[in-house]
Amino acid sequence: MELVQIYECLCDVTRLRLLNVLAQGPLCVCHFQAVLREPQVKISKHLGYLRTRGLVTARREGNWMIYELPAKLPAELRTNLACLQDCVREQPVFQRDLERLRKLAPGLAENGPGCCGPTRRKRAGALRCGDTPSPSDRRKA
Amino acid sequence: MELVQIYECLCDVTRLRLLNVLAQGPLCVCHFQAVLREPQVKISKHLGYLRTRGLVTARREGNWMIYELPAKLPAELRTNLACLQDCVREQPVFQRDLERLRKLAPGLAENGPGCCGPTRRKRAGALRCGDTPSPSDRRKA
DNA sequence: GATCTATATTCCTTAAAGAGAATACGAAGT
DNA sequence: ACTTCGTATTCTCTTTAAGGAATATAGATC
Repeated sequence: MELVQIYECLCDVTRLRLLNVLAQGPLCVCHFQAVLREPQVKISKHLGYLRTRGLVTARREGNWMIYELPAKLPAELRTNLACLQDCVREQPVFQRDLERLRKLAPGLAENGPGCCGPTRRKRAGALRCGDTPSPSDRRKA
Repeated sequence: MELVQIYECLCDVTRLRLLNVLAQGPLCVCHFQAVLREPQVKISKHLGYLRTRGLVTARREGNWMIYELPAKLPAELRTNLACLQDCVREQPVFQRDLERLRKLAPGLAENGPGCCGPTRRKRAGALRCGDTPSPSDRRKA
């Protein structure tokens, strides 16, 4: 992986926020939506961008796509992500993201990174992500 | 300075090379040309890019423009430049630049960062940079 | 098999950046 | 004054990216 490509991935705020959150662990798209409070297209596109460049990996889990940092990071990427963490320590936007993530987190620990986790299927009323209103919900409002 | 802007500055190889060289000390444009072996427009434009974003400062010295890293760097920039240094340690392109810089360096130590240094004016035959042929030279060839 | 949910892709518009050729500018030197 | 030298700017072209709206797809549920 070229160094420049890493920096290209880092030169967009949304992607920085995604990576910052990802440093805490795997997550599904709709959780990213909830944490960053950005529209689905935006999240999805930027995750795709990161994915094609190898900064994140993705796997399917039911309806959900779980994104995470690759197990073994190339040295340069590792260094730069550490550097990012460092730089972001004082930046409100990024810290707010982490706070919102933490509020989501209790569920995550038990249920995994999926929107409601793999066990979710067994629970009634927990089928929808609910973090963002669907188009039909929006029409009702 | 926004973090993203730093990364925007870092997402071009030429600029990475410039910064890598600049980490060794101030330098004039024609020395950059010699070290990077890139055309003048390219060097000048990228230095301009870095300058408008505050990553480097410039001062005039006779005909020469001396570029250097600002005395007191913002924390994020400092961290990222250190990180860059680290990442680049094993990369041939960047190391070759530093070698070529070192070959130029003896003159630099005594004469300063200008193409032939401030004292140059007093020496005969040392008025031209000579690292890159001028258009008229090229016509002759 | 129709429907719903989470996510991806396509299409469009707009903006920015990179490269190179040519030209302009400012400071010396003659 | 004119030239020369080092450097910056302008112009043009091509590529890339970002955002949003709309639409497509894949898996799960009924």
